Amino acid sequence: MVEAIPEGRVASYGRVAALAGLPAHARFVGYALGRLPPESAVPWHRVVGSGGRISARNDDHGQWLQRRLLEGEGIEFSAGRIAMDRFGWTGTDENA
DNA sequence: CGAGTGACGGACG
DNA sequence: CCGTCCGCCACTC
Repeated sequence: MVEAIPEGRVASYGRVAALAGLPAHARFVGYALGRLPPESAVPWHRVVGSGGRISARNDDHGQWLQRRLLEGEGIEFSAGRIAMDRFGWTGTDENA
């Protein structure tokens, strides 16, 4: 599901979970991403928390890395968060 | 099988 | 707007 997120777009954990058919498994998504091996091709950095906020994880620098990766795709941050109305990917919005 | 945990999310204070 | 709590549910120990 995460791999389906277009470049330059982001989706919330809850959104990914819902698209995967697991409405109440936002946490499960985070858990799954946390288990992803470093060499995984999954664009985990395109998955953010609600409101476009980057969720804290075990590695503090990882958040910075994620932000850097997202900005590299043209995603803009405002007040430490992503403008979901512009970069948010609903899964139904196909105009990538 | 029971208890603890988590890259969440929404409700509350 | 910010910090905290509770609910969620699968996974691990």
